[in-house]
Amino acid sequence: MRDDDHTDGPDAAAGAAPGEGLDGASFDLSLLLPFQITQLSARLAAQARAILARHGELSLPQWRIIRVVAVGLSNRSTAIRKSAGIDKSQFSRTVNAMVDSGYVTLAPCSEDQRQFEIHLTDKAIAAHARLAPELAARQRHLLNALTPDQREMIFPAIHALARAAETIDFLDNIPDPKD
Amino acid sequence: MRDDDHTDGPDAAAGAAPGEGLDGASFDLSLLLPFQITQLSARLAAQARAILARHGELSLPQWRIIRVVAVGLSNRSTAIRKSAGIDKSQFSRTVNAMVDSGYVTLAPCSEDQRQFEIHLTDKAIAAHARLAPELAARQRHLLNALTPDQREMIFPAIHALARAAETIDFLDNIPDPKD
DNA sequence: CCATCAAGGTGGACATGTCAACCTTTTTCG
DNA sequence: CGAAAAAGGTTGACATGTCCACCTTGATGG
Repeated sequence: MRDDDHTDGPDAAAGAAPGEGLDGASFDLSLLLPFQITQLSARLAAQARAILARHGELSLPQWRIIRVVAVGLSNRSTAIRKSAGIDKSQFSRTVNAMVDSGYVTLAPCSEDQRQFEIHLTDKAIAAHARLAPELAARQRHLLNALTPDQREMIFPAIHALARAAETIDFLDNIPDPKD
Repeated sequence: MRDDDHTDGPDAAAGAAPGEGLDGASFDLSLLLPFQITQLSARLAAQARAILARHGELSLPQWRIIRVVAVGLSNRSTAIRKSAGIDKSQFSRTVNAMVDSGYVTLAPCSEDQRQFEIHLTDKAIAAHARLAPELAARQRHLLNALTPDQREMIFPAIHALARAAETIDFLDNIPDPKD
């Protein structure tokens, strides 16, 4: 504990039964969907970093970009950025770091002067060749941990949740008291 | 594009058919489980921040801690930290920030001098009272976006994936070439 | 009892992610 | 056409998350 503060009262306000908190009945954090997904996401990221670390210095965002390009979706900066689901800002810094470390080269984009083309160097192609099989094995490992039923509905469920996460319109019935 | 670099060759190495990338067939990012979950997690966090921002200055990690305490699970620092799933370091800084901004008070822990007790102030209790109903509505909104089948298997699936994300033992068959 | 080791908290350093301001290029539309 | 709006990239600032070294306290085993 930091060497100060800690004033007085515990159970100061709100007449809640001791041991039950402010919510009526017992509360189970494991039923909080966003919380569980956040925790899962963090674990998956740690697992991915562990795999990347076995083969080199690629960071997770760097790998995500290399993967999109390697897969041949596009060489246009914006298309790559959107496929990788990375913020403009982070994308700019990550790509330029990869140029400096020799993973990619850039070329002007003829059709749109604002964008540029990204091309993998041999170094990136070699890294992709080493990493892709391991990450594919991991994907199989993860899907194997699910029952067939779960495998079948996991992607639709993720997609449905992603759409539901886009708005806060459901609060229109519960307006902000400050308004 | 940064005003330098961009050397020569596109399709430099690896005999891949143009337009298909280094993987044989067409590759679908939407089937990459960790990627989809990471994207979903980011959207959920953004949604949560939008809700928190309607009612005050609480950050997402601050809210996670307050929620654990409000729910009455424990007042002991370590128990709270582990329930909230937050790193030691971040927990320390977040709690001390909440002390400074008057959301919690600390008290020495008699049974274990290394830990401390965390108690909510009226300010935190009021914030919890305002936010908890909205976040509960959001939870319902998210679950409503799922079919009954999906609702039933989403938590077990998350749990199974979380366990599968704990190891990289599945790579034992594909040892690191550098070893 | 004492020596060790584990557990807990703090702080520094850094990686990752988000937001906003800004400038350039492209697109839209009057 | 030309002005305004939109899209794209860069940068700074900051929030969040992770890792590590360190110190103190507690638990373990001789």
